Amino acid sequence: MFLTISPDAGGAPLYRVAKRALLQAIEAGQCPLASAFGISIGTLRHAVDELVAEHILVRRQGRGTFVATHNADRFLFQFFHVERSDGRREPPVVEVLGFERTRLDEEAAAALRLRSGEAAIEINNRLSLQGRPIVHDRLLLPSALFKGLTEKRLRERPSTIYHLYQTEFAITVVRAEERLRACAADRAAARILGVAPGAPVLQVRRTALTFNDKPVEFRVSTLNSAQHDYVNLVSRP
Amino acid sequence: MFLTISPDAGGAPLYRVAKRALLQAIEAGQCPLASAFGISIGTLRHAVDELVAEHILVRRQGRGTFVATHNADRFLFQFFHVERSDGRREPPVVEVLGFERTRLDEEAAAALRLRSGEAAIEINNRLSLQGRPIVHDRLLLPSALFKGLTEKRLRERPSTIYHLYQTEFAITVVRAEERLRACAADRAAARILGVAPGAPVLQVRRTALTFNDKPVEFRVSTLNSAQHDYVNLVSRP
DNA sequence: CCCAATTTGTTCGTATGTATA
DNA sequence: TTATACATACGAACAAATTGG
Repeated sequence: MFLTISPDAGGAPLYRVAKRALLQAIEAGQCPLASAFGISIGTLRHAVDELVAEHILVRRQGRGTFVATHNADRFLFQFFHVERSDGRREPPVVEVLGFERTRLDEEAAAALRLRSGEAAIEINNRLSLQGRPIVHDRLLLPSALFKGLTEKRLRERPSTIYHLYQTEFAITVVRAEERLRACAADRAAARILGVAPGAPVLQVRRTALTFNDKPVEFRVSTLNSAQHDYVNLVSRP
Repeated sequence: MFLTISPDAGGAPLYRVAKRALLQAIEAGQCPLASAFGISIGTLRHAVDELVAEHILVRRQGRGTFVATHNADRFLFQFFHVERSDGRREPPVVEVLGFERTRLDEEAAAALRLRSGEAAIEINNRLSLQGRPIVHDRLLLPSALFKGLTEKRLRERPSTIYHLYQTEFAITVVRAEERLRACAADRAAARILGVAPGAPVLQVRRTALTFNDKPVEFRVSTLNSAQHDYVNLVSRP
């Protein structure tokens, strides 16, 4: 793939123009980043540096620069924030409880910047740690972005859900906004998590974003925080 | 202040050695970063780049590079994660409820990497948003690090608490670990926040760290999340 | 096993523009 | 207006890791 960078586009510095071009190339499809543009290597490095800092690209010495893949490691360190209260981390065991076609409610539509009532896919998962159910996830995906997603493909995915988005639907989740609150477990959550109805549980509303801050997934996670915490490392290097 | 950087120290790249030297210079006391070390400008820039990315330094074009100060803005965007559910942010109004000398309990001692029973200062604050009490903070500070801190100095501080640490005790908070869980409001929290005892509230345990990951403060925040959320922007650029 | 090609990692340098005091 | 310091853009050279022959 070959691109040329115009020296200036709207007052933005050249390395940012290069960054945007890279993002568009990445969006269009995975491509090794060998091709030098019409700019200096140092300037290109600056652009790539920023994308690496944002975990969108990864560099491997001697191999090349690649679009970061959503493997289990990345999921764990970047997007999965549940940890045992004693500080140990482990990957969750995910169990698909439900897969159905539905329509967006008001809240999900607002988060996804779509109209209420649009076609969507609802997925319900249960996540277990140390063999015990800890999290209930309710995901809402715009049908328009996930054409051809079936329960079978979801169940048979070899890795994380975000890896499925990336490989099967060319959607790379690069950022998320999570909003947390405490509430009382309703009957459904109590049943799924095995807690008493009314017990305090942590609710996490996540809007997952791809390039250009486009929302692609809204999920509500309900967490039994009796033995586990939601962990946020503020300003980690 | 003049420092020289040895070309190699334990296999670390030069710009990381420079970064450590900068951190030590910063720890020792605020110093404008005009003096070039014995290294290339580009390498020094690389070191400073990383510290800027970690919000430890700030660069202002035409003025210089400075240690980031804990003003209200920085507090709001970096360390205060409570937001109205409609997405609006505002600085909290802080009210000192209590200031007393105490001893570290097991949990605080573990977080601060000190021995249980060590002398400490306990501060209780109430934070209000839109004139209504939303958060109760219980802070534990090792007395050894905050010699000379009095209730009067705390009450009369002109800015944030972290600004007080920084200016009066030469302690700059650069990172934090926050662990969240949902629990039922106890009698004290219910009274302070004006909620029913047993109502679900969000508990945030924060360990604040200075350079070299040294813990300097442990706090438990109890948040009434009926109208407010704890917000985490995952991988913001 | 060794060698060459490729790619990133690190270090060094120059030049010009821009914002601030 | 001048001096300072950061922002941007360019380029060269070598080291280190990986891959393929």
